[in-house]
Amino acid sequence: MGQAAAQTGWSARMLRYLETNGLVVPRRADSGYRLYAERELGQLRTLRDLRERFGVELDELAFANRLRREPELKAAVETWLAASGPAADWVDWEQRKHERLLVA
Amino acid sequence: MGQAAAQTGWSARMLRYLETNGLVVPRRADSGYRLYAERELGQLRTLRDLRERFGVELDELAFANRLRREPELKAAVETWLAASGPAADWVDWEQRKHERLLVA
DNA sequence: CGAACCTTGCCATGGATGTGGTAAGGTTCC
DNA sequence: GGAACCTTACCACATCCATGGCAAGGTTCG
Repeated sequence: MGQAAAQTGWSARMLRYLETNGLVVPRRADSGYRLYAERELGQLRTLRDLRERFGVELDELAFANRLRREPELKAAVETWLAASGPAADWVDWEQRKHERLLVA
Repeated sequence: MGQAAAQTGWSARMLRYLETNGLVVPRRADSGYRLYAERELGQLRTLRDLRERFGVELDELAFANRLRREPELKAAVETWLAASGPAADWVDWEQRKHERLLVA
């Protein structure tokens, strides 16, 4: 039941959203009701953590996944990171993101 | 001059945008004009490539950077990826992204 | 001087994301 | 049967990103 799932800190609405994006996909009862087992509950908590503590967005997770399975991409990104400066500038980007989150 | 830089496929507008985000930061002449050296031109081409071939967005690059310098984050993400299913669902996400790009 | 660049703003847009709401309708269980 | 759940399918919204455009003003150079 989504109600027990909502006890992980997500709204029922969000659970459906996460499912449509393939992030946390629960089994279904014959009636169509979603059944969240421990596995999914764990995923939900992990995901919540990732967002709260690091401000990770869904597309960023998808990207992390790509990095693992697309060596070409990974290489290109590494090249880029190596070539770009002292990375001090990146802090700005991250800081702004964190500020946004702190407001919320 | 931005004109030579625009020959890397970016509009002058975008060059300023990239600069404000710390992605490609050219030196400045005394007059304030931007001076793109080979270094920056290379970065611009690499960046262009990343976007064309892989649809990488700027925030995703920032994220890749974070992964390298925040071990905690990296660990959390790894945990997540390991715990989430066969990753077949992620394909959807990526496919949609690719579709978007192909249209453009 | 004047043309052709450049500079920094600021406003505007299209599309995506993350959320919430609501409506119309099944399921569970007392 | 009726309350309290659940389901899908929309509509809506604020925010952000990536771009473009325009205005007002410096710089370079013939």
